[in-house]
Amino acid sequence: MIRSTPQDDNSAFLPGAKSLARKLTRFMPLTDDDLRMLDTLPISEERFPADTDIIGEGMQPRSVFLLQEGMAVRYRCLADGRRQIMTFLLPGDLCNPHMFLLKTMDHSIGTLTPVRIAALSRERLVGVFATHPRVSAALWWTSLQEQAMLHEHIVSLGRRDAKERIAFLLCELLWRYDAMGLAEDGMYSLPLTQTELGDAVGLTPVHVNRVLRDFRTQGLILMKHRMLKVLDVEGLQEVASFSKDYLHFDGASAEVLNYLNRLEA
Amino acid sequence: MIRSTPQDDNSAFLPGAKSLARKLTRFMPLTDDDLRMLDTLPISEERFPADTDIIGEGMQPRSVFLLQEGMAVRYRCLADGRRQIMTFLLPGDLCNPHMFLLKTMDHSIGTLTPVRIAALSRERLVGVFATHPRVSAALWWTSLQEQAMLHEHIVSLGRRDAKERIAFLLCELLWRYDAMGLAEDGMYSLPLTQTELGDAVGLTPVHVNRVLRDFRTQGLILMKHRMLKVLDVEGLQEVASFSKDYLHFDGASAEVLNYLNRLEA
DNA sequence: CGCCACGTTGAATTCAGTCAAAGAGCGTGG
DNA sequence: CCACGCTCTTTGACTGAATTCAACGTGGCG
Repeated sequence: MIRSTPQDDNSAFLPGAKSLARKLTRFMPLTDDDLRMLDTLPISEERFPADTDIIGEGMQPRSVFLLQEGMAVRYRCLADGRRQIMTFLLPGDLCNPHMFLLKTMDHSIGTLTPVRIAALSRERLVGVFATHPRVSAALWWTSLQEQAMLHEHIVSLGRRDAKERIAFLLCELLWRYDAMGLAEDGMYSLPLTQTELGDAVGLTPVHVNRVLRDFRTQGLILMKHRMLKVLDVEGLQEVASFSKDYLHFDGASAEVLNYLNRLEA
Repeated sequence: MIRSTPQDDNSAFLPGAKSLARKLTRFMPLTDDDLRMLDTLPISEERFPADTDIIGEGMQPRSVFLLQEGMAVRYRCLADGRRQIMTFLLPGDLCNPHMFLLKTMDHSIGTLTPVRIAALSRERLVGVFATHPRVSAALWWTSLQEQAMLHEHIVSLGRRDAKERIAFLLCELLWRYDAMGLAEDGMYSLPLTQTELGDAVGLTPVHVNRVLRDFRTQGLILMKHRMLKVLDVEGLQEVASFSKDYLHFDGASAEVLNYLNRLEA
């Protein structure tokens, strides 16, 4: 059965900091103490409707927050209206561990769907870095992962053609959702208009449409009710020469794990 | 007078961690103690010739290092030889504070010129984060700045045309060099072939050539001996709608400075 | 001096953009 | 329940920015 977003079944509803915990454990196992600490971070919950700015360019960065439910994007607009989406924010994504150091936001964060976020205590977050090296390492890992995604995005826009770009994005989202347990059998929520997709991959909505049609007629994907089903994962990955190595779901190096374990003892 | 890189006058030769200190003080003033600490970080110095990989994709990340002199790039190659440069590394750039968490590099770092780097002690660096909140904040700031540059790079490749992209890059480099005291009167070292420039802005060398010619005939720039002189900074910035806000050279927010000062006392 | 990589220019090609119009889906309100 | 209006999707024809291919300059270095 297919549902439209926001999902109101509990598969996407992760109270406390569970979505963050889920994400961090993709990098390394966390102790019960680590998990308890994570659960003390959220201090309030906020909801935003779809197509709203959570925070806009030029504003002063407010609290660090965690996306719990829904989909959001980092984006920037040029003076003449051209728009570019830099990042997709999915449940479990932190935003932004140390942004508060800056005077003003250099980009906006906006919702694509209704969204639920948890504001995190800045003090306790700083405390985590001091007292929980394992969580701290996992948080750093998330920022490395984000950096790697930005790198790949640059490669896509700079050197990949339209089909490769779109296939690549769809693959990235598939594996990110999968890592959070939010993709089932190649299917996940994709609540984007073709204009928004174009704003992410640097193409016009018209061209996005044509590429998606080709993918559909080739039996690679199926789109319905703002859900995407990847029918042929291998095939789609091949179009984009996609390899999920850059997402670093393979965990921390043994050396780092040993080091952190020694600190524990 | 014009010199080719690497510069062997001492304007670009900053022993110890001076280049890092110079960069960090663009964000906030550092105490003598902070500076002394920074100077204890380098444990060895290495040199690489031009067009060499400092570390390649797939390798295990080694030590954290600081670029002291010369120019390097982060880049990725696709299977068929297409190449995309993600980042330019200039003197004072740190590379990469927490990359060692990962099992393998997802991109390469290569030199464009002969380069001098300082390997930093991982332990002391971790120590800095624990004991020197002010340096720690400044280091975080550098990673935010890098993230902002990646964002702008994505905007360029996704939504700016050829002239805008190239003008934007030249402006960014101008202000980055300027911040390090390595640009004088709009002139700085640009030891790139047009192919390499194209690999950064996602264009072919032929098209890069044509755009540069236009800029030259418009009296915007002048290139000679691998140096670039921006004759009309305003004009070049206008072509790209460039604003240097995103580089965040305006320092930390008063709130953060207060907070750090209170920690000090 | 001569090599070789890099820069420069022109002509033909192509991928993606633009413009325009028609169709589908969905919520609202009569 | 259907009609309306809105936004998003889809398709076709034409345009255009950037690529490709190919040739010729040029400047630095052994």
